[in-house]
Amino acid sequence: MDFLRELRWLLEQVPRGRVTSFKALADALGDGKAAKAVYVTLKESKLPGWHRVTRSDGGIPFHEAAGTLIQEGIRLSDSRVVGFQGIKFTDFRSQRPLALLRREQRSLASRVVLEDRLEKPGEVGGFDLSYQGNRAHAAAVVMDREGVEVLDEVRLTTIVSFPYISTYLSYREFEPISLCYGRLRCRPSLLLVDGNGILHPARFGIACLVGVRLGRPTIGVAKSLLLGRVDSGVKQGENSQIHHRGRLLGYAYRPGRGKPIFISPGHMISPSTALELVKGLCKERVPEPLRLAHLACGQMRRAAVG
DNA sequence: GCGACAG
DNA sequence: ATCTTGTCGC
Repeated sequence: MDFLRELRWLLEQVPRGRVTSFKALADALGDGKAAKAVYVTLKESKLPGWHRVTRSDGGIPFHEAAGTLIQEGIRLSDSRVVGFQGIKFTDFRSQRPLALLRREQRSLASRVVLEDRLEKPGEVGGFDLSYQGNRAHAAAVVMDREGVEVLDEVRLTTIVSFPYISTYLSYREFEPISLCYGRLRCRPSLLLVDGNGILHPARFGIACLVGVRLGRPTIGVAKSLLLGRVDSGVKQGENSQIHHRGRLLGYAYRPGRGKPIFISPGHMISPSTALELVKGLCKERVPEPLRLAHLACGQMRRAAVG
């Protein structure tokens, strides 16, 4: 989905003399959770009609918009639209593209294999990204199964067009990850991705997409909990199950004294095997291939700045 | 029924 | 994820 194009299309529908809100635009895109992404996008690229977008209470988010709004006959009082409810436009024509993406996730989720299809004990690849606006610095680090020796590494920079929206992360980060994977000299037999696998409302987080699209065993490792409930008080070095709607979706694992990480299968691996493999790779809080990929991304970004 | 929500 | 200084601790 082309996020900018969809947003441009919706903004064209707001008539002169009317306004709409970030939330209303997000709803029209198919998911109200995208309201912040709409805000960030409009803040960075002022599409035609950007000045007609307000907060949910009619507040003006961009001070520069006030003059144009008044010219269009909209009355403002204390940086808020007077009679907001009356002139608020919500009657959008839209295919609701985010709802389509959610449907796609639910459909692809049926292809996820939750049994161990791990080939020979081979290499493990970690993938991570860091950003400068819509510039994504991506890195892949391949190590041995114990996370001791680096066997291969790839770094690249690309432009991403899809914003960060919780539960749609894969539509932002899959392409850079896929590009990294394609440039590796030796293909790892197991992939680690920053984010969730089946620990996702559609049971299809980014680790699942990476696994299914690349046809490789994949595990998702997240640093904060997206959904589900964890038994409170996980002791260090130990783990506890994460259930959601009666299903075991992953584990919370506390490598040290700090916060836990959240492990879930992406593809071709069982929850328990995913947990054990990640445990074996955790020298620090995050498994080594992911930690080194994270460091590589940070270096790239700093090098691009200075 | 409503809110929360990976990077 | 990013914006950011010094500071506490192993």
